[in-house]
Amino acid sequence: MILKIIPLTRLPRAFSTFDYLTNEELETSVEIGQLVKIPFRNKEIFGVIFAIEKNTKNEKLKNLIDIVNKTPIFNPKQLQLYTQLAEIYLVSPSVFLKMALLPLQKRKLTKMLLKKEKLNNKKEKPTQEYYFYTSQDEHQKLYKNLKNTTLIIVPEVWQIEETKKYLPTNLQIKIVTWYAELSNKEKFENWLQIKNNEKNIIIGTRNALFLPFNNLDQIIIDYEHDENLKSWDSAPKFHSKDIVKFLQKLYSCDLTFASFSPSFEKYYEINKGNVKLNKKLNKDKLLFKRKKTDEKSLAIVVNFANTNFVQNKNIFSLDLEDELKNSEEDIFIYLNRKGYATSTICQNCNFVESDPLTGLPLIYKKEQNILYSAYSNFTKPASSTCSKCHSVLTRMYGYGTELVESELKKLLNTKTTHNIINIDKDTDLRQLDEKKQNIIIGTIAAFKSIDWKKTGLIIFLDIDRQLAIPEYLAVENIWHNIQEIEYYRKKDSKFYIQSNKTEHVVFKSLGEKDRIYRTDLGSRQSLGLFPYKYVVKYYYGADNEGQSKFQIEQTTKNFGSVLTKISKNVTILGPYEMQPKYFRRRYWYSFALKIADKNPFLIIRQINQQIPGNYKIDPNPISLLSP
DNA sequence: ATTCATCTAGGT
DNA sequence: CCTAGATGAATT
Repeated sequence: MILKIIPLTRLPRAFSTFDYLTNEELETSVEIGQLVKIPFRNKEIFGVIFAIEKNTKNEKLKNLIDIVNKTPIFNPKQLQLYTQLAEIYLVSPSVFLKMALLPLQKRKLTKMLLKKEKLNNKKEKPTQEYYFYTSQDEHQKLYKNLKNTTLIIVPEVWQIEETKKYLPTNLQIKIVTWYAELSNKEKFENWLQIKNNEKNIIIGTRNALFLPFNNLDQIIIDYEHDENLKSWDSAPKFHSKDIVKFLQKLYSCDLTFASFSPSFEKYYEINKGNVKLNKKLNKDKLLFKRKKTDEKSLAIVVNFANTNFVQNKNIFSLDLEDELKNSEEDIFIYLNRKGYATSTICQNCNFVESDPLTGLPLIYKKEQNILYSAYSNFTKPASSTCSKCHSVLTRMYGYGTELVESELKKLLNTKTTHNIINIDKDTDLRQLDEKKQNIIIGTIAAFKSIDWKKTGLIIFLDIDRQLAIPEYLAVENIWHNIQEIEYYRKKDSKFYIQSNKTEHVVFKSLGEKDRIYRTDLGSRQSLGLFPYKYVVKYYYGADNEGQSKFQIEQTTKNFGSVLTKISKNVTILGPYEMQPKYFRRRYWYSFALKIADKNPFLIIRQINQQIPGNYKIDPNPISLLSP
């Protein structure tokens, strides 16, 4: 008999299972899903039995060393899911297995008693619900009645502790957590508790999705709008909201998506009736009530035209300077350093050239001195003067938290009672000073260290630069950023947004939230983007730019005919060069597929078989342009 | 991916 | 002649 085994070591995508033989002694107790010890490249490593075949033709194979634990760690369906996902995300199945079994302490595991899984009595149709909350009290109610075994996924580690606090006291003892920063010892302990159903409320970040659960009754994805639910920085580049669909099939569990600011995608799903909302929609299918009886006053949009524009150095408008000087409570100045140096912006009026078709900012190409669109064929010659006010155009630049800090010190030099805290993501958090007035300058990473009860003034500083990001998700992200501040800030606080584009939909929508959802979804529909079509980004990088470009053009050309065979519902976007083009010593090019099919993953698996081995994939990407 | 062996430039 | 670093092949 031949054992097909997945080794527990990170392998390149071409490798899935390896064949082994077994001696008579072990032959009787071998089972699919068991953890075993195998010889692999002069070493003894661990592996998982994926399949057992009865023919014994091949004699050149090595022998299995031992079975680590007789109780299978995975059931066949779970293993099947991992290999399916491996085909979709273009990685070896071993990568997913490693995620599921990260901290195994082998010696202990040999003696450990593992509980056998209970067979899931198939439930009636599992449900998909949306839980929309507008206050912390409402948020807490989400966690009042949890199903027996529940997996709760949050975007960032710090939200795990927050979520714990929301759970009622009788459930506290059932909680177990899972995130990358746990020590190996803790991981092993927690893993065992999950595997043996000792704790059945699992709160974790996105990697917790791949744990080998015996059964699941419910999955909650909280802060569902947040981009950190996507594994955007490392392969496999999965989105939690995609993975959860596979898990629902596997465990037939209920899905709950929750947020105070629903993603545009889920708004669409709710209106379509695919996801059931916990509240009643308004008459005309609107999610948000238009009454202006909110206790909080609306955010104030400050027009930052060239009223006090001096040498491109002034950061705050005169109005805001006054507010800053007069404020006595804590202040939060929010800016986002993420930016692209590739668009152009008018130094004087902040005008950004954009694609007439998509409305998205154009990208500046130095070599040809043109502006072009990443999403259509539109190009125009780059001019050195602004077509709106005829002043000098410059490349997009941004100020970081440092400049804001020095400007603030100049502005408030009379006061010595300030405690200015500059938080960027790498510096660890300095403590707020109880006695002084705290001024926090920071990106979204600063959110967790703000004391909202004491914060009386909030300034969203560089929204114009964010609006100039040429990604179709940029507007949605900005919107959620604003809503995040709105959600947390206290009633009598003041919230200013400084912008030169005060006519932008984002600002019009502050008092009628449905507007931005409808306009943005409208443009996505006409462009054929998510959620109307499922987008998959394929990309490729080589150390030679010409070769890289040639390669992507060839592949894209070939794909025309490949796609007609597979499905009529797939269209190609691109090829295009990525932003940044040169990254990690390679030149990156990309094309994207837009799939109009109810089950895009089936199509992706077929398409992936035609993709050259050195391509990377990013299904449901949060950025079309960056590698 | 990672390991392990072979090749190569540069120093002694 | 030796060695650090580069290159390449193979993994059951």
